[in-house]
Amino acid sequence: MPTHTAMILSYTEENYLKALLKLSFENGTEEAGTNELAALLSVKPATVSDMLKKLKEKELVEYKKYGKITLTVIGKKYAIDVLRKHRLWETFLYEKLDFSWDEVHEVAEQLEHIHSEKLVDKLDKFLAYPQFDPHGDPIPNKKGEMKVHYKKTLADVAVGTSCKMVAVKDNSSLFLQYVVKLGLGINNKIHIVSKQEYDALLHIKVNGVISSVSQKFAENIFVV
Amino acid sequence: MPTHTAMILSYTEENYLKALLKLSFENGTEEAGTNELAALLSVKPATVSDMLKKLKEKELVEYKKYGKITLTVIGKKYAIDVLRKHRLWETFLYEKLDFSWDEVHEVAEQLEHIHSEKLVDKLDKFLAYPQFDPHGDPIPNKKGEMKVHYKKTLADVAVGTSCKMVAVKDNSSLFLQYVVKLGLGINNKIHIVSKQEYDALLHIKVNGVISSVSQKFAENIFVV
DNA sequence: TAATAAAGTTAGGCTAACCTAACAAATTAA
DNA sequence: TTAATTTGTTAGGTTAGCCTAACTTTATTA
Repeated sequence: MPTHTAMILSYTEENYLKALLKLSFENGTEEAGTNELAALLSVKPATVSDMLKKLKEKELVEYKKYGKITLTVIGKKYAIDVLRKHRLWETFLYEKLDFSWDEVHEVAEQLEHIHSEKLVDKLDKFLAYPQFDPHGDPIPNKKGEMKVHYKKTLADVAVGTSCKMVAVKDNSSLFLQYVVKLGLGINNKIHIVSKQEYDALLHIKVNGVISSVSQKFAENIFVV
Repeated sequence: MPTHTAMILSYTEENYLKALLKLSFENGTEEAGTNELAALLSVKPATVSDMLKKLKEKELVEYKKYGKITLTVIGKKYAIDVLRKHRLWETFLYEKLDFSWDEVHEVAEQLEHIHSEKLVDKLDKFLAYPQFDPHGDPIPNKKGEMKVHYKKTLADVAVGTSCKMVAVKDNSSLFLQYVVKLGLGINNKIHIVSKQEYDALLHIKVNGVISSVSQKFAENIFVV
């Protein structure tokens, strides 16, 4: 059935693959479940079951009934391509069109589905082959290769030491606006002043200013 | 039913409105018929009948059974907005990404459906508020205003006189590549050397080179 | 003006992507 | 190790946008 000589996937199919890729990053393992996929895509599990049959037909995912879902090599290729487009567009919006950090994601969600290899290549060139998007996430190159994902978050840093913010995990507008409000940004140095035993509330110092942030917040800031 | 405080139209609905606007330009009148609309959209007349009911519900078009179709003021506003986006994206692709003249249309057909007012505004600014796209067609401004459409084509020019090419009517790749091959482009001077009585074949001189073009071709070159 | 042709509509069907409700399998806890 | 909970599937239904086939209205032309 699948010709493999470049099928054109629907908007929806691309989103399923992208979501699976995201889950495989987050879970560490290459696997994902129906429910978490449904939650991420804001659809019902039954809908996911339907779609998985189709994606399996097309040899984009692999799974057996009641088992875990994994992307096939082909499926992953398509997913990475969408991710590449998403991050290139984010970079374009941020660097060329003067969008703010927290505005780019939503629009890139639409732009990532434009089908034109030439467009992606030319955009990549226009942006001078960027390796990271405005959120600090790596941009896959044409071959699908990219720098490794960060794992250490602000919540993992020891009290009294410092670290450098390199990316964010949560791309929601709400979160990003909060980040900005705290005076934080990519490559900023963060010093952990103290940590509350009870609820892991952190006191951090950024550019000389001390703020308090919750554990939840800290888990969404990648650092080195 | 229609809230009028900015409904979000589907990809398909936008294409119907855009097609109606195009037909109203081409026909001179503000009217269009079911069949020509179907032909332009590559769907069957029955499909158009269905969709027209929906667009009428939403107060985007006006028509009565077996009557002519016209855009409402609101419908036209949406159509012009799509046209604006289409031509801005074409300009972007041509000027910033180095696409060739005949490649921009197809990709812009996709990009024109991205929903983000901010994106359009920023793109417009980035391109320095262009008034014409790479094909010589006027780009509506934010208010929907644009320079008048050209009406005179190369086929209307008298033998022995000259004219200046200002735009093309056909945006197909095939046509545009042919235009390029003839050494023609926007703002080029064309001299009509002679015209065959029998089939209206034209002999034209462009940059000192004489070529023969059919009537069909001549009708797709706008001139002043 | 009556016959034919063209244009447009309706009815009934299809597919993709969603849904709810009912069920089955797998996991966790008692 | 059985019971309860979570997770996943199936069955049947909806809507948007398309189709074909049959029909009706309007326009053309003999």
